[in-house]
Amino acid sequence: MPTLLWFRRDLRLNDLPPLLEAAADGTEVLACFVLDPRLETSSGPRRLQFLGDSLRTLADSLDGRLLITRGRPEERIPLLCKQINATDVHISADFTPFGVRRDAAVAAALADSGVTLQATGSPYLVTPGRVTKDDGTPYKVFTPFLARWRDVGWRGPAASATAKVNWIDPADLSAKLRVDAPDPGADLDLDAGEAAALAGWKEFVGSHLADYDEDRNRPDKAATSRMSAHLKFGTIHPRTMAADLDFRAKGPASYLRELAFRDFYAAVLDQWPDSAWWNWNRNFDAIEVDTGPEATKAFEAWKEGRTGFPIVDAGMRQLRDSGFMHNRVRMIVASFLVKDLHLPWQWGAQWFLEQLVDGDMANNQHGWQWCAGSGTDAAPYFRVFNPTTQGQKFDPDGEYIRRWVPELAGPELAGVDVHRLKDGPPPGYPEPIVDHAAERVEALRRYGQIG
DNA sequence: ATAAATTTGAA
DNA sequence: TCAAATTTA
Repeated sequence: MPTLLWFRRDLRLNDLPPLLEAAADGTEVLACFVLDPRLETSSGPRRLQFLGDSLRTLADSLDGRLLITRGRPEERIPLLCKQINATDVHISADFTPFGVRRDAAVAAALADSGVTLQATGSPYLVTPGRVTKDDGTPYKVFTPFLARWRDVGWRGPAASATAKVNWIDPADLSAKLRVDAPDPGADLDLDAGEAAALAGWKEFVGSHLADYDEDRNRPDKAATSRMSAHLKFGTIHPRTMAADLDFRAKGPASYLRELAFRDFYAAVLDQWPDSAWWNWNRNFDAIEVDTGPEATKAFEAWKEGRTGFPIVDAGMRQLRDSGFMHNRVRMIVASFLVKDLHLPWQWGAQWFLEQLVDGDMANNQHGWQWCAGSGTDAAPYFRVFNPTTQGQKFDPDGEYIRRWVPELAGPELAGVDVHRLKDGPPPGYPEPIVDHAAERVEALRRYGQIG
């Protein structure tokens, strides 16, 4: 009874125990990844590169016995089932609204075929929906969620891949079904694949975890784990990471809290799928946002890192030039878009999702809603980040700015001076596009109007 | 009740 | 050919 294993993302093989542990010896399994053509047009090149690289390493780990195919999953999967006479389809679980819709479409397409379909391999420590209050309702605030989340707990990582199944060689299938993993030729500052993820994690644990609580907000330091893209594409499992954390110490406890945030936002999206693109708090629908030609111009300056605010521009250029941005800087540039430029948070969220290699629907959208004040557990609306003092505080020597904004890397702007261009902008660097003090007042006025 | 890209389908 | 519907992040 052959099985079709559909990787919606590159989950670790040893995190697929439902299949690998329950399968009878010698079960024939075809591992496949269905590449939706539109995925290739709506993702930035670095995102696509990381996906392609991840797929190639997954294929390597399966000795090439991974079928990469193209088309709509609800069309491809039934076709593949016929090709190999599959009786079961296992899908790597996905809790995004898109994933849920896709599962339904595939299930509908398989309805009359007698093929069973099941989701497997939750990419979270605690699967969305499992952390609830005593009355069964979902948490809307992170801190109480965190306490209950710890109590629910999770199992350890699977010991090893029990590869007693026979992987079907895709070379035996029609050549028409096979395509290459995307390879747009983009430069990445992070290696894809399970081995690279694990090596990076061990390096972080050994060298930076102890200082994580203190240094995690410092974009000038290599103080964070850089696991976000690996978590997004499943090349590492949070269970593997959590097993290395001694929660009694400050650094590990602080890191675990971030993993809990990831689970929290996944649970929020699962509970309220519309919060991906609409205000979770619908009171915010009434807020006044700018959308005209002037707004488009400001949005372009923000995207290109030409706002005249050094920390904002450094972050936006890091994003565009590397596909990553330090989390503290994400908050600063988001606050700037929402509260200084008065643009809809969705504009920023979309740009992030497209450009970030780690762009994840739940984390990204709710992170933006947090900044906009419209989300669960949102930042108080009156908290308007001052981009200059944020920069001074978290990049005290200006090293981060000099790394990403070459116009500000000259010797005349030593150390912290790079945050306040008191002699005006150097050649090639723009004047500030807004007056922060004035826009802060304007933002408070708009927020005040919706009560 | 998003914005952008794409497909569908009515003229 | 163009507007409407669908799909996607």
